[in-house]
Amino acid sequence: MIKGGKPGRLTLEAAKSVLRGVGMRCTAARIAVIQALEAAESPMTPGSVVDFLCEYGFDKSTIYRSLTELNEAGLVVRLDLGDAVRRFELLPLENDGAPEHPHFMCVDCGKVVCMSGFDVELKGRSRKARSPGIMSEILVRGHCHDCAT
Amino acid sequence: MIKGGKPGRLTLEAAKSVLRGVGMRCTAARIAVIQALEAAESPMTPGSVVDFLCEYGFDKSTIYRSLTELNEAGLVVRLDLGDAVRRFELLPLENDGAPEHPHFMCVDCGKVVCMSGFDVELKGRSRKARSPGIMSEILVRGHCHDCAT
DNA sequence: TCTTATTTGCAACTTAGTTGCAAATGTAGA
DNA sequence: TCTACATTTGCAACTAAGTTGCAAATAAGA
Ligand SMILES: [Mn+2]
Ligand SMILES: [Mn+2]
Ligand SMILES: [Zn+2]
Ligand SMILES: [Zn+2]
Repeated sequence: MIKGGKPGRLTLEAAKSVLRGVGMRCTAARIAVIQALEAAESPMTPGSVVDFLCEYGFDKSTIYRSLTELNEAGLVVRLDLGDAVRRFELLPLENDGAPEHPHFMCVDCGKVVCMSGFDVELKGRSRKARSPGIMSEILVRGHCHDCAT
Repeated sequence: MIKGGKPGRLTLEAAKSVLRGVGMRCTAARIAVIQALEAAESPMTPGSVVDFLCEYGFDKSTIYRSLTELNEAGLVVRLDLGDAVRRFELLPLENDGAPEHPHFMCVDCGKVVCMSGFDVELKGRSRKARSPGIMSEILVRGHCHDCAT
């Protein structure tokens, strides 16, 4: 069990059952990664997960591998928020309710905010404007309230 | 002058006058970078510019520096399209008309499309949903028509 | 042409992320 | 509970993108 960050509502047993649910072995590293992501306020960069968990003796390569595997298993989304750094976010576990949502990233301070309350609509300016594909993820960049002059 | 890519409507003299217009010296490297970006169908990664121009004897560090300088001078936008790779796009030169536009990136093939014809609207689901800041750039990710099953 | 500040090429460096492999460990079955 | 085996881990070495310091080259103005 690991300290720091948000209270951390995810018990050890809950983490284990989530892993078993997708047919993955319950290892200390994976549990630690899940708990770290869960305790975080916003999506974490691999670097921040590594920095955090290396303190506890986990190896960098193990953490990268865990993040990738958890992502492949569908437990974690990998966000590409556009500062040339990936971020990982734990998906809602029990309740499938929380919908996909856009993310906002401040170009000044780098803060990432989940825009859970928003839908995005693309409107063609002309009649014949045709969407280039099926959209699945939206990122909004800009200046957060703190950084706006 | 450099071959390959799109026809390339930007003459040598035009490139030079653009550089002078922002008070930058006209060097072979900068002209080559501008022409490469101009000839490209869609925003280029630094890597692709480097690969392309190194063939002509330019040094990697020079190209990175040129891209950064052209960006700082406001001639080139640096897009963070979310595959942990930056991309550079030449801004419309004479006519200031072409508006900022969203970009679409296919998560399968990596293709980037400029969604010049689109506006994006964020709609709060609830009354009290408040935007986290002032949005300035939009990225849509998804599956392009070619890659959609 | 001359002068000087700017820019370039080079090579060395940094840093994030990846990989191969032997040792450690989780899990299913006896 | 113990065993056997496939999976996972730590380590160290590696890769690749991007950066940096510096002496040589060069653009631009006088
Ligand atoms: Mn989110
Ligand atoms: Mn564009
Ligand atoms: Zn901010
Ligand atoms: Zn595609």
